[in-house]
Amino acid sequence: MPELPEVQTVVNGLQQHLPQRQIKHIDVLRGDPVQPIDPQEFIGQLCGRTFKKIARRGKYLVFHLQPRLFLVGHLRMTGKFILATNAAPITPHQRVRFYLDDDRVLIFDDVRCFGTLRLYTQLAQCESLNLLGPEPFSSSLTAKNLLEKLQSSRSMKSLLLDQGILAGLGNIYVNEILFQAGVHPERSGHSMKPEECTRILRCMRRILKQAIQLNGTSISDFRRVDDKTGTFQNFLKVYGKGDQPCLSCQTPIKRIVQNQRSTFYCAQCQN
DNA sequence: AGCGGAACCTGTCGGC
DNA sequence: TGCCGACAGGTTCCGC
Repeated sequence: MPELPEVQTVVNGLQQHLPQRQIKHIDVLRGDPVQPIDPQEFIGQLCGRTFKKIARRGKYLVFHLQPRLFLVGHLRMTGKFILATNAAPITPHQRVRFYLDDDRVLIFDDVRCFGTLRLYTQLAQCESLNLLGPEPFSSSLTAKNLLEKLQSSRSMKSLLLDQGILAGLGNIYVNEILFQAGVHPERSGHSMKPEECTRILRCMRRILKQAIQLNGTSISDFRRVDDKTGTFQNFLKVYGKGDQPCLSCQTPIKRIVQNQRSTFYCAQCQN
């Protein structure tokens, strides 16, 4: 499910309600997300702590708790955080319920059980976060240093999906960015020209910003914390549009597979 | 180095 | 109707 705009949408929703809320008790309905630690230890560590703030890094959610502890979550494909009243029924894919001191419950729901919830006393201990490249909106990210990072024979599709190069892009947004920037997904990184990097950076920021404003893309099951859908799916230009005419030139959009993921592009507009 | 393939686990959809 | 394969927004590991 979630790429940067969807995770940001979830974080924005949680940030409105969680700060100052204390965790009263926790039910781990299925332990997969909290492994490798034992569910009882997970519960013991978190109960009684208070949420201070919720932030995003790449596709990770970072919950800051008081007394000092960090809960780092990743939604992978189908994870969701939902805020509900504590009488909300337990449905089949709920994994963890965090009962709060205001009669609400924060529910971590995950159909495919790929999502993760990890605890750290210091964020620097979280290796996954340490390996991430810069945020797309970071002011220190320029077309010039993006060009340097792309010096590789790998495809642009593969490079932009690499979280160590840029943090937060996934399959949908990489497809859209390459389309709007007019760059063919099979181009190698080291074939990029400076002006193409400039276009990629500009398109990336414009697309991500718009997607965040529209609360993300809900293709099958992404939901905001209040269970509403995002609306950016209505603005996708190539993702999922195989055989449909390109909006710019009417050429049918092609679908290929790269790194075992679907890539959609216009062979006419993307060179 | 980098790619393909498989794995993690479950659900949905289209075709026959 | 029912079964089967393909596919799904992510990440990681293994082998060539």
